[in-house]
This record gives sequence, C-alpha cells and structure tokens, in this order.
Amino acid sequence: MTKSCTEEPPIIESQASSANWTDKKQKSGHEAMRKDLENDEEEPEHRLEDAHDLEEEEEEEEEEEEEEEDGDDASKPKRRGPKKKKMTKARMQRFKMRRMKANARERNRMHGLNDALESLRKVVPCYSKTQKLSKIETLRLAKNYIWALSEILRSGESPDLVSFVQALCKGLSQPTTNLVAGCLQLNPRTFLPEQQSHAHGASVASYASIHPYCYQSPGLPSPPYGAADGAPHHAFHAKTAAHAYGSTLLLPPPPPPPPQPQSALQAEPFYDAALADCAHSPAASFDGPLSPPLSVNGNFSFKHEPQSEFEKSFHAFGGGVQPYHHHAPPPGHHHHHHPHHHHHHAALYDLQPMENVVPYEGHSHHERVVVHMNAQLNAIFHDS
DNA sequence: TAGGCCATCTGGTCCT
DNA sequence: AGGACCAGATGGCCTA
Repeated sequence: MTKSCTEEPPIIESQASSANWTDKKQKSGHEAMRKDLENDEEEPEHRLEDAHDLEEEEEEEEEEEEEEEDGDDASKPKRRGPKKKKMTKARMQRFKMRRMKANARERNRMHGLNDALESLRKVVPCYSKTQKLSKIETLRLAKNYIWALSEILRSGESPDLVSFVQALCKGLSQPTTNLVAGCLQLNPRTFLPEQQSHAHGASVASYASIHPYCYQSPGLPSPPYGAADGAPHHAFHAKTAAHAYGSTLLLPPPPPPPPQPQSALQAEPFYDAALADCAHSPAASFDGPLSPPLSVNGNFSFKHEPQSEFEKSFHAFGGGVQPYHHHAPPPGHHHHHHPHHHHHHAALYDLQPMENVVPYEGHSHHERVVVHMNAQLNAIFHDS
C-alpha cells in the first residue's frame, strides 16, 4: 500500500482493524476504541489457527522453495546479497503474523505516547476534556509554560497577567490562543495593544491566588519556538510583546464574542477542569499527582542566562511578587454562596471576562481550591 | 473542498 | 531474533 512491497501483498486484515478504529472513533471515546484494539490484538489468535496449520505445511514448502530457488539461480544471473526467497504460503503467513504483532506493538506504543500527552494536557494551563489541544499545541504550550515557570522561579517576580498569557501563547495558533485566553478569563481583546492597559494591574500572582490548578503558577514567555529555539527574544513587555507575538496574539478585532459558547471558547474554562480535579478524589483524572510546584523546583535546572532579552523585558515589566493572602481578596471580591469564579476575578482584577466562557457550575469546592492555590503559591513564591 | 489533525500501517535502523 | 523507535505514507474525519 504505502510503500512498494515487492514481495508482500497488502495485508488486508490490518486494514480492517484500522477502519475499525476510525469508525469507533466517531462514536465513543478513545477508551472504547482502545478496547477494540486490544481485541484486535487478540485477532491474531484466530489467525493463529491458520498459522498453526501452516506450520506443518511449512516443512514441505520449505523444500519446495529450495528447489524453486535453485531453479531461479540457474536460469538467471546470480544475485548477491540476501536471497529473495519466494513468498510461499507459509512464509507469507509468518510474515503477516510478524507484521500484525509489530503493528499491535506500534499501536500500543503510540497509545502510550498519547496517554503521556494527555497527562501533559492536564498539567498545562487550559485543560479541557471537551476541547483538547492538539498534540503539537500541547507541546508548544507546555514548553512555554515550563519556560514561564522557570523564569518566575528564577526571578521571583510575577509578571502581569497579560504578559503571562502572551508568553504562554507564544507561537500557538490563534484558536489555541483564544482558548488559553478564555481559560484564563482574559479577553483576547486585551491582547490588542490599545487595550492592554486594562489588564496591566493584574499580576499573575494575584490571578493565581484564585486559580489553584488552573493557575499553577504564573509564567513567562518561552523561547519563541517559531524562531531559533535557543535565542530567547522574549518580549515580556506588553508593548513589545504585541509586536513580538505578531499575529498570534492579535486576535481578530473586537466583534464581541457570541453569547453562546463557541468554537475555541466553548471549552471549559481552565479552572473548571482544575476545580473538578480538586473536587474529586486525589486520584482525580490524573495519572499521577499534578506536578506540584515543588517538584517543578526539583526538576528544574534553570540556566541563568545573564540579562537575556527575556530577562530584561521581564524585569522591566513584571510587577513584584505579590504575596498571596487568600483571606484578603482584592477589592471588589463578592463572596457568593455559589460563587462563579470567573465573576470573582473579573471583578477583582478588572479583567474582561469572556462573554462566552462557560461559567463554572460546580463551585462547591471553592475552599479546597483556595487551599490548593495557597500551597502552590507558597511553593512558587516562597520555597524557591 | 482544502487543510489540519489524527490513527494506523509499514519498512528501516538501532539496540539488547 | 525480536523489540523499540522512527519517519513516511495513507486514509478518515472535521472545520473553515
């Protein structure tokens, strides 16, 4: 099929399994698909019978081959290198079996990879079960996020929210940028140069103070992955950032987002997922513990690049560290019995809430969330 | 319909 | 030899 298989006809069975996958994909989740595929792995069993029967055939066929090959050698000029054995039925079967096993392994391997990617999605800002980031965007966002966190750890300073989001979104596609902005409850319009001033007051630290998981920590830009990866020309300064990020952050002008959750913004706000996770048992939906700030600390060996462009802009723009006081919410904080979190920070930080961001409905675990956040911020801002 | 994303198959290479 | 890893190819689905 794909490559010219001179001696191997297409393996039709495997195609069937592939079709199986894609069909199921539409209906149910990956889990179901995976089960099917696991069954598919067993498929060799019923084929094993064939192979088994052929085992006996094999001997005789083997002899046949020899004769045939001898004949070939005699009639044609000698070929060097490994003989191309004729595909007997038995050999064909063995080949198929090998191929099927290899395919199954490869599938599993890719599933493992996807699982890992999924767990990465969960620890990166902006996790949504309904609207997943693509693989590539997940990796990009993760990279930006890591960079941002490490920079914060290193500098001990917290950038303003706009800069932070810009940093996170660096190099991301526009839809993803929208998504991230939405998840962080930042109106994409805020990115527009002329509107940036609105959000400048809000530091990432203060924002984080009400976003536990969602906002595991504030962050800074990552090396532009579109450009030379090693050369950090991060412009954290919002003004320069607006240019540096180019079209990525320059979202299509104002048209106020539709009232109903749409496309990129219909994803659960980042904190939705986070709160949900907080609300559930520790196991939640994470494969392992959400990488806590401390482990971040432990894992990072941030190379201090003295006065990189990034640093300069970071220091130029970042607010100081804002100690976290979760009992003393910023002015304007209205405590509802069932507070909608986006209302909270919208009021608190003068951010422009996304009109079409789905409000979080399961706020019954706000307290826990706050505790989480507290711990995280402490870790981020005091333990490093 | 084109382009993006994805899952899978496949053959090659390297490692154990 | 067999498995892991990789990259190219292919085809399906979805969306703008």
